[in-house]
Amino acid sequence: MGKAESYHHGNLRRAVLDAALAAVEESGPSGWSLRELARRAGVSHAAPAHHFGDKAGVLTAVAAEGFERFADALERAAGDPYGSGVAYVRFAVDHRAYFEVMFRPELYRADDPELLVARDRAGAVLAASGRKLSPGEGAERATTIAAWSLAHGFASLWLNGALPESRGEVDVEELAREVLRVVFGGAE
Amino acid sequence: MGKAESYHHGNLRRAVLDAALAAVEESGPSGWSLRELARRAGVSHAAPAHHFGDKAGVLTAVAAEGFERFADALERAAGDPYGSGVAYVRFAVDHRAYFEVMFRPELYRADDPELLVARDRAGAVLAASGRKLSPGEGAERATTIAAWSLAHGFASLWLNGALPESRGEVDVEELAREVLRVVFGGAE
DNA sequence: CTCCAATCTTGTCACTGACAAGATTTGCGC
DNA sequence: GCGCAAATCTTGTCAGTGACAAGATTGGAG
Repeated sequence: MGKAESYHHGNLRRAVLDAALAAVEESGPSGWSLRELARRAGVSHAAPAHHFGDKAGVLTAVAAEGFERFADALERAAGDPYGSGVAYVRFAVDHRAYFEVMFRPELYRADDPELLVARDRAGAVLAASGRKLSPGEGAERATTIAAWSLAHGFASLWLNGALPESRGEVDVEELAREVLRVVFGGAE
Repeated sequence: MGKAESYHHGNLRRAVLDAALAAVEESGPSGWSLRELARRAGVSHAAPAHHFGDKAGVLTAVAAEGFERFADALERAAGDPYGSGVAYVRFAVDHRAYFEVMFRPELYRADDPELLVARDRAGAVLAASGRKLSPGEGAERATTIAAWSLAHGFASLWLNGALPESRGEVDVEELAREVLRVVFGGAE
């Protein structure tokens, strides 16, 4: 209170972003309205537009922030290609809202500069991991894509409930490790 | 003409489905309205509701039809696990609209009986391919999930433009084969 | 203290999904 | 052929939405 009835919110941008993340988590990237975010943040229906322009603007900000955290997570696991795969899946599951927006470019402005920086940073880490994983020269590109596809596919299938295992009591990370091991040898 | 001004459309259900597929292809599973489909089909704004109930009903029908065609495509390639992976990617690229709806259960009624039949049929073919691919016993489950994840991830990344290659003149199928080969040995 | 710019509100418009009620047509029993 | 029930499509309506315009409030630089 005290702040509760002030005209200016104080940190509306963050409040809207957090509301958006919660909404995406609950009902997907399209299951909510800008006006609902405004209500959650306790402001008028047009307030969010000032900070983000429109709905795509909100999702652009979500995607940009997501790619930054994603790049951070991947960098933390860099050096160990195997661990990078696990980190990829971990991020998708732990930050589902970010992940579900990031890889759906039709929802946001894919040419946003800030977003591009973070996205390329994540891409660079992935490429480095792929290089370490590659059995021989010349196969680096294919190996990188394969590792990326494997992690991305597993995460996607898990998130959308396509894997029967995601309905049970199986631990995601354990299953992810098992799947990665089956493909990329016994690399620890 | 002749039929052009009749009160009854004649085959509205199919017309709406085709309009939906075209709309998904153009602007994603959320980039269109029911009323737009009605306009494309040349009927009143409430006509589609009679056949599908609501928007989720339309997408349920799209997903069900998609899983049927998907299962057909996979069955055609069954026997050859390697070819199954290629068929998976081929289907995603050639029938992008179906694919983009099928693996987004929050868009439709995932408990639709007709849909479940087709989905399980596709799942059975995938499981069979996984079994043939498995190096040893006990790893069947992980191998199946790995192969599925690889194909699904590659298709998803390709479709949403995350792979730099999807911007150039690279042939999808060729790249998919290369990626599959790098993972599952030289299996022809 | 003043005034400017950032922030937020109010008001509005066309569009949408969903539903209700009515009009038209088809086809089936006979 | 005939009548009638059911299927098909239309018209009308309502709250909710995204986007925009114009105005109110506030904090802060000078």
